[in-house]
Amino acid sequence: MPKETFFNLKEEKRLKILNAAIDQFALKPYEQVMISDIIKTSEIPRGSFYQYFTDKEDLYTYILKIINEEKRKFLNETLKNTEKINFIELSKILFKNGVDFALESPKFIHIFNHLLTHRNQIYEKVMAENIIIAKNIFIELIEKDKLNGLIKKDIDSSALAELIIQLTSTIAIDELDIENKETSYKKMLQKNDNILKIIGYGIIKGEN
Amino acid sequence: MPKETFFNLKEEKRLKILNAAIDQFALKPYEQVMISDIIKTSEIPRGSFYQYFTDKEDLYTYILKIINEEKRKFLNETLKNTEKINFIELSKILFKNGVDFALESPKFIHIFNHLLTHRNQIYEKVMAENIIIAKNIFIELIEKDKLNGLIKKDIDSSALAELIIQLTSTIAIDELDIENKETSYKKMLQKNDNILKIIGYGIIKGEN
DNA sequence: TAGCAATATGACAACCTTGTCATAAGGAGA
DNA sequence: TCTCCTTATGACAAGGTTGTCATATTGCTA
Repeated sequence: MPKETFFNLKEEKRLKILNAAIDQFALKPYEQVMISDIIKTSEIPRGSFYQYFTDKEDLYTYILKIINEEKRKFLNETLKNTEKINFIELSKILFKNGVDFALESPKFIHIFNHLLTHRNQIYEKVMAENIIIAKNIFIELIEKDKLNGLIKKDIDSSALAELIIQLTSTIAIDELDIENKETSYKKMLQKNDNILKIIGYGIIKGEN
Repeated sequence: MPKETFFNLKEEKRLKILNAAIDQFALKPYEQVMISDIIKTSEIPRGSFYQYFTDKEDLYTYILKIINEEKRKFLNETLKNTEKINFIELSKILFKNGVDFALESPKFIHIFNHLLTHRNQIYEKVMAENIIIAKNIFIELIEKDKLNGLIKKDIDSSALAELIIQLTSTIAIDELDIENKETSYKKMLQKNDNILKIIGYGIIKGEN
């Protein structure tokens, strides 16, 4: 967590630093971001940086925390009136939610994407736990759907949960293209539909 | 490509250097491997390294090339007597082949894994092209299977191809555990089966 | 306005890695 | 043995980053 000094700063200055950092982390993976770049863009002297943060990791994990909160808020908004949701519906919603979030906060998605594609100790610390939690929630839903006759009983719940987690976290990213929001958005949703159809009904003809 | 000097070396020395490098690249992602580590382990002076290779990238891409060749050899062996293969069969074979290769050459798989999880310019150079080629081969097979009535016509060939590529390149790795080859092997194959079943027949009950 | 605490500042030491270069050593043929 | 070409060697310059620290500045309170 940043030091108190950072939170005592005037909002304008605080946001300037934060935005400079977000820009950098969206541009390059963690290891490649230099503190020097951040202090240059945010126009603070080197000494001040260490007055606000312990080190680069301190700042980075703080930003990840912000992103996580934003994402959760966003998801809660989407899930507001959907109680008793089943797994397949949830998957659809998660995919779409991911796409919407990506378009609303592209920088956050870039940061997240760098974390996924340049895994480091921080990835392990921050993500590993989240993924286990998500997996367990998914498995529970899958099991419930099996009991309700929605999902085939012989499907491996754990494998399915992992599959969806992997796909929801990567699919959107590949097609993300801020220059062409419209097209990009349609493409991503299309891709999601295609994949969910495969997982839902399989690809082999004439059997079930 | 390494310089001629490197290939003029006595095999013993050449392999010692190569193995030291493979060990390092299996241990850490590209950026974190230091030339200093490699020359220390292989007991050559710093100057010699630059007598053999232009730089770290030169050595690294050479090793990737070797891995690629080994993998291709391995796959060819597997595919020897399987002409007229269909997409679903091919997927199964690719999954299993990946698992077998992982167990036979774990260091290579670690290197490959680092490339996947710490993408850099080299990833783009080396992988991007390969993936496009693979995708096109897959799409062709899928289309053929559609004509032969094996795969549903309304499946998006491109999405399916990407899905399989993504899964074949990541699945095996997670479970790879050299300490417990037996268990690890079974687990990986089991996971492959589970995923292929999902993709083949879908998860939704009572529909097709 | 004096005094105190919080902030700001940037030069700098410490550290690390890369790639080079002048020089030494080896070895094959004349 | 002399010569030429190849290979070996490691000190070192150059370049870059991090975190610190002594000093200055600010702003609030009495």
